[in-house]
Amino acid sequence: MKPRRTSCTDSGSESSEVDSQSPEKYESAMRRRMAANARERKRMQGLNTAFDRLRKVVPQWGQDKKLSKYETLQMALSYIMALNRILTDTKKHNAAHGQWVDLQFDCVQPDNYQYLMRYDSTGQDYINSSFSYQFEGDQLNI
DNA sequence: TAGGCCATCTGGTCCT
DNA sequence: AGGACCAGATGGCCTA
Repeated sequence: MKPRRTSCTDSGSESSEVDSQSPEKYESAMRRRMAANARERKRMQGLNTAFDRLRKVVPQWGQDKKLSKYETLQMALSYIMALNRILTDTKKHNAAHGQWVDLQFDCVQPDNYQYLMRYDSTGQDYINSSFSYQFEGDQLNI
């Protein structure tokens, strides 16, 4: 766990307004502030847990380096859009041929996904990253 | 050493 | 009144 900041401890607010109150009110304010800080820490930990869970299901580049929160959100959005596009195009294709295609979705599993999208190293344009594939007969080629 | 990322504190706002 | 959520500020850690 990261050490607490020395200038912003759980001792709470140090405003002159609080200081001017009675010791009882001051103590009460301190307790409420400490409780609020604890709740906020817990809330942020929950948020970080959610980010970790998202990182596990999202394709990742440079496996040794963890995606930042921003990168994780961008990648998740891009991943969802790519999957959605596959589904949409598959529907169109099936309608045109009047038959169902038995798709192998292994190709869009996270382990393989890095080969499907172009990653913009600037981190600015995940959404517009290209995702190329085409149908040949009943076969989906990536 | 500068810049990126992060954890934490804090005060404000909204809701129950 | 108190909890949840949010955004700004701040300082620590890490890497190029």
